[in-house]
Amino acid sequence: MNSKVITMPKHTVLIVDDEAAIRDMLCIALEAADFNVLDAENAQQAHAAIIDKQPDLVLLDWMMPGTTGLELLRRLKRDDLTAKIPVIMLTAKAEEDSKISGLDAGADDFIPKPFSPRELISRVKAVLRRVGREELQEPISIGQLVFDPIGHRVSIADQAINLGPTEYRLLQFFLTHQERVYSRDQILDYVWGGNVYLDERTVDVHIRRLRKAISVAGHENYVQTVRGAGYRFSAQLKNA
Amino acid sequence: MNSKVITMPKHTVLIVDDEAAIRDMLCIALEAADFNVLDAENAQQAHAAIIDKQPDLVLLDWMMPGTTGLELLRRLKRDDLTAKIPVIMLTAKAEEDSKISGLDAGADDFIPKPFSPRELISRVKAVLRRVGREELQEPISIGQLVFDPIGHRVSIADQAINLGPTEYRLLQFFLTHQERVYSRDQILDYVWGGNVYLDERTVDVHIRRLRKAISVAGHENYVQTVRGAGYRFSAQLKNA
DNA sequence: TTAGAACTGTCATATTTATGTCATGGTTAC
DNA sequence: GTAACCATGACATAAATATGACAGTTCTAA
Repeated sequence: MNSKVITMPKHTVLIVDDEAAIRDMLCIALEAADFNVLDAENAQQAHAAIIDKQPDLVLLDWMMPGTTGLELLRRLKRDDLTAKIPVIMLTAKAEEDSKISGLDAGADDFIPKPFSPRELISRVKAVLRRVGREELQEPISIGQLVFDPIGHRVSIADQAINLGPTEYRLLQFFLTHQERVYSRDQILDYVWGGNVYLDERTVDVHIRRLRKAISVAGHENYVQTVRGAGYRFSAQLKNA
Repeated sequence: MNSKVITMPKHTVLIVDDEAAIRDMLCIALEAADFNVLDAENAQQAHAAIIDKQPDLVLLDWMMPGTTGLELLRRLKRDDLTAKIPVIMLTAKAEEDSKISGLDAGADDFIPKPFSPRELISRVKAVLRRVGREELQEPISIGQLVFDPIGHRVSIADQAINLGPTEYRLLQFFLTHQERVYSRDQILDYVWGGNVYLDERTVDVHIRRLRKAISVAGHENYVQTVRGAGYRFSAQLKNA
């Protein structure tokens, strides 16, 4: 149905609005622009979906019954797990107030209703470009290992390394969080996404798979077991 | 079902709600997420449990017969001993009033009923992460010894030191409680945790293991035997 | 569509490491 | 000198982690 885009996986956008009509409209517009779309009609659903699915961007209505958009935004920005997900606020009135407090609380952009789908899409893309440029995509290397997020490939000493999707994410997580111990539980949260219900031992197995895959020229030694605490990725090789 | 993790103790959550059905529901959800769970059906019980068991987090129903949740919250926040325990308020109605006064009185989050267990768990985890981050431990150093809680590593003069989990905790305890004698009994309480029934001599053995591990450049001399009383960790090396 | 390959999560089992107790020997205080 | 106290090495057991295999799924390529 869709053409496959291997090098540029689709972005996932979560729409949060209490009005079904607006959700549908946004949904259609975004899907036409080749995004994956999720939606939620209140802050609870939204939060669950964010934790669970880790969308690349959230479109958040300012005014909602119950927990308002602003509160949800604050909550997202307080928590490490979700703080980096960009949020675009939608508001019915172009109040300076809300704009200021919204940007203040960490919104990445601010779109006053009414807006055209065209404008929306271009702002979404702009934000994604910006954050994409900022955090992503510099290749990371350690030892002879090179991790290239853009090409989605990993190599050691110029030899391509084959990793499963989970091992890839695990390695990415480790590379961006070095010199620090994480419990199996935390690793499940960060790498698998929020609310998976998995056996902690599963982490061991994937650690082993990762080690096996990168065990070229001793690179598996970067992935260190910390008995009783979890795992650590460290450039300082463990002592003899 | 799950293996016990001694060095990474499970978090304990206290549920305070007058409805048994809700307590049970929460209980099951939290236990499935690998928390220790306590419960109380009124403010008195809750307060006693908090003092007694020192839970890591309290889930507090807003509306309860007798002392309301808000009052209990205020009491907790007034008392130094309990002020730092995070509290999540549960409320049946998404009243702005209660939300405001709840956050105002020091609640860490606010969950309107009805909520999904999934949502609840993720919020509990988020709050625990947040407070955990705040009391983040800076590396501690003494002499040439560096104790890094984040990386869970110990080194002396840049040489990594290998410690077993118990020795690690013992050292951590000493570093945060220097210049003071502790009896074997106290050390068992603090390092092993409340209800272990172990021979006091066990402490001797672990003291020895710790000394052995850090006996580089004389660092074992920080761990001092106080005959008839216990042990002390002191930066002032004992005199000859 | 279907056969085959790749990926996941869970087990059972092996391996490694840590723990608590004991027996023995050394120290200290009186 | 001796009784209490502490240090130390050894050891059986327990606990945590590593590993290989497997079955259910999902993906891929005809």
